Amino acid sequence: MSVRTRYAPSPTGEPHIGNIRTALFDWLLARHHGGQFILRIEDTDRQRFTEGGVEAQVETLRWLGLDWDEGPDVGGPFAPYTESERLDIYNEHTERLIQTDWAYRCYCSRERLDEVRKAQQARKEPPRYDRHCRELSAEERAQREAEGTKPVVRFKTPLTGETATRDALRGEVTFANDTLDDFVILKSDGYPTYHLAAMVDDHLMEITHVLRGEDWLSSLPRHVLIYRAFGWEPPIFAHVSNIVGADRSKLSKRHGAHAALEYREMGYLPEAVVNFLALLGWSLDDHTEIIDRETLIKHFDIDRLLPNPAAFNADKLLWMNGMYIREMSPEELAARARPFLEKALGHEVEAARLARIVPLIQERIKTLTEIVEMADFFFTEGPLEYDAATLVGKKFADAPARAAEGLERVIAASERVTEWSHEALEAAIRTLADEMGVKAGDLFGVVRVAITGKTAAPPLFETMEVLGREVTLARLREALGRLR
RNA sequence: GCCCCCGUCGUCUAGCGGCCUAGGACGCCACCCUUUCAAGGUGGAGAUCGCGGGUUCGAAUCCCGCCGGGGGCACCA
Repeated sequence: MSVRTRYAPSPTGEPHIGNIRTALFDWLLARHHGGQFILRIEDTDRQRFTEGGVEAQVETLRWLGLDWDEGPDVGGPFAPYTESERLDIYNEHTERLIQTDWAYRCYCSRERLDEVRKAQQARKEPPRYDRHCRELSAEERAQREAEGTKPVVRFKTPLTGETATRDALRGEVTFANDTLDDFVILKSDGYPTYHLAAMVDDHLMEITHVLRGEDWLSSLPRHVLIYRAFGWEPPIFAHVSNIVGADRSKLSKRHGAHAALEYREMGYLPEAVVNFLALLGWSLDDHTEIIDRETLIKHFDIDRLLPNPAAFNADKLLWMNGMYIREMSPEELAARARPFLEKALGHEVEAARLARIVPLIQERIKTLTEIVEMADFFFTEGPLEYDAATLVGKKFADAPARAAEGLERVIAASERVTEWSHEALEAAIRTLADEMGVKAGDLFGVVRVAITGKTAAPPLFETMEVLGREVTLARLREALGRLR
């Protein structure tokens, strides 16, 4: 039998990095076994539905290259894949549970429910439904119906015994049934709750492995009970831990837990994000860190998944992104970084020029956006922004006249260079430093600020070469003017 | 309050009874390379394996208890 997994988000906002890691594991498991990965939209909460929520999910999966075989957009043998379009299916299944005495209609008002809960909490009892409507007589039920009360349907949880089942990461887990209450499976608005909808869909869609967030673990017995009530064989459940913040609590906005797509905006590469996320709770062996998609697929399996929560290590992600940037061909880096540069500059950049710049900055950036601060001076017109003190630098702080002299002679030497190449420029300026009796590096520092406006920049002579004779000389003269 | 899960360097992890005086990675520090910044190379600091009991010739690895952390307890998913 083919392995079938699913990612079933509810469209309540942008998926954050933790949700996506779970989706990644589901995807990897399916791909590893040559099975199917299904996208299902769980939009059964009309209150929390947000505009664009589905698109955000789809966009994120696409960016990361997590492709699905069946879903709302591509269809499939078990369509529809959007729960709000499957209401008749849930109704039918709810009816079945009522017929078999596994469920009942409950007419309790929210007010009554609140009171019951409050009273229980005051008595320091666990808050749960008191099963008031569990054994309603036919007359009572008829009366409530006549009053026009819209009922919910609750699952009839066994009063005694325990429900034991297996979690692929944690082994046997057991829950006493009397700690469970009669949970709602169909809301009064006719929509199902997650408990019913997800189980019915997982079964109907022939899902074999459910990898989901750890927060579902305490609901596991309910889900197993539902499967048993229908007489179905449950899938393999694996509850993946949550990603936690630096304070070890569930990752949330206050940790700067970003929506997955924000990483795209920050200049992270999808392959780096995938690699990084895969290593949060899973490992290939005791030493491999950089793992490409194919290798991930080849080796991924749930037996190496860890049950304990992992903290998000932003430093490591940044390092990893840098690794991927350096391993890329310069052509590809140019293509990928280009939009970031053009957005910041506000105009298009010439491909040929960018192609000459990229090799100079490739090992100096860790995110795509960093190309902007690293290379913007290649594109600025007119005078650069820096102050005279930076230009003079520490080396010439007490002898600014020497710096000026150096600049003057660099200008003269550059004018004399016949072939505008970094080799010729370096030879000329090194000789000059010798003649002046100053350290080459000290002189280079002044030139660097003059032509880039920065103290940290790409290699000096390659930079001059790319900048060209005209711009280089103009900037050197401009700098000299500021010194005088 | 009740239920469930988790517990190896700051962080991600390897480890599945002897190979562990606990390995790798990020970060940190030092040195080398070097025109700056990076990248790269080398080395270093950093974990009494949460604590306490067992079992065993031998435990990070198995068992029990405790402590700590987290999650859940909705007509939300």
